[in-house]
Amino acid sequence: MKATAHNHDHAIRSARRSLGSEKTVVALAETFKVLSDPTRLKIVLALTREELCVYDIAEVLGATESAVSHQLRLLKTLRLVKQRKEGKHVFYSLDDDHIEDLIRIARTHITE
Amino acid sequence: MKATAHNHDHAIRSARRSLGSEKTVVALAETFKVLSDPTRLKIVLALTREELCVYDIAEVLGATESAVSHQLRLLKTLRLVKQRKEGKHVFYSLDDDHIEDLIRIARTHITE
DNA sequence: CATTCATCTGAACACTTGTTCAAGTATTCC
DNA sequence: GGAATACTTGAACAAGTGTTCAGATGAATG
Repeated sequence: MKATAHNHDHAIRSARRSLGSEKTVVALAETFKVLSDPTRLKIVLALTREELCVYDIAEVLGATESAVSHQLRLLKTLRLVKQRKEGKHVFYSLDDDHIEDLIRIARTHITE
Repeated sequence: MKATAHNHDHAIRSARRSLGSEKTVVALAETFKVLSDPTRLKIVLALTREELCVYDIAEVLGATESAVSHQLRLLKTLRLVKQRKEGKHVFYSLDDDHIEDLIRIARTHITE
């Protein structure tokens, strides 16, 4: 006789339903991943008030323009930021309002 | 005479205020990072309905119990999950309601 | 008390990632 | 056109990450 009557089959079937498609999970993970690097996260935070050019972002972060440009490309690919050219400058701004919500909720998590 | 009257100094000062402390940024990045791995994200998704033991989680994900155990430790360290021992089994469950909100919002981002 | 079950752990490995450096494009100014 | 500015790109490198494997732990069972 078992002390604990734990039904593996039921639990497993139930959990499997919560998972959703592999494709969705990977896309979700990618979204979190793009915000998981301090440099990229700082870029997003810096852009919450107003659009900035690459030089400004690099200055704010204390990073090279090259490093910032590499990360901006990634952020653009995942639709977190969009760009606007004006003469020699390229201005970047946030492309999706949901991102700020994500950061706000994550903040409440870390402060418990 | 400049064609574009872009004030670097003002933009930089403004953006710097949005950044917050280095400590907070790193903690935020860590929170996103823990959800950025498909295996860990699946574990969290699997636990949204009910608590599960390590064997069940491994079965649902199609991963080894060892791999799952390693990731559970990380999830526990960052307070995403908590554990409850019952005989030989260790049952894991979500430790923070905010995580589900985080996933929900990220979902709206990827579906645009 | 030896065995089995459920989970954990550490080391090793292949793989990924972010930065740097140097060179490239594109635009403006003289 | 030539020089300067603003940004981008690709290759290379060091550092970090997730999995596997083998072995260890702890609790229940006979």
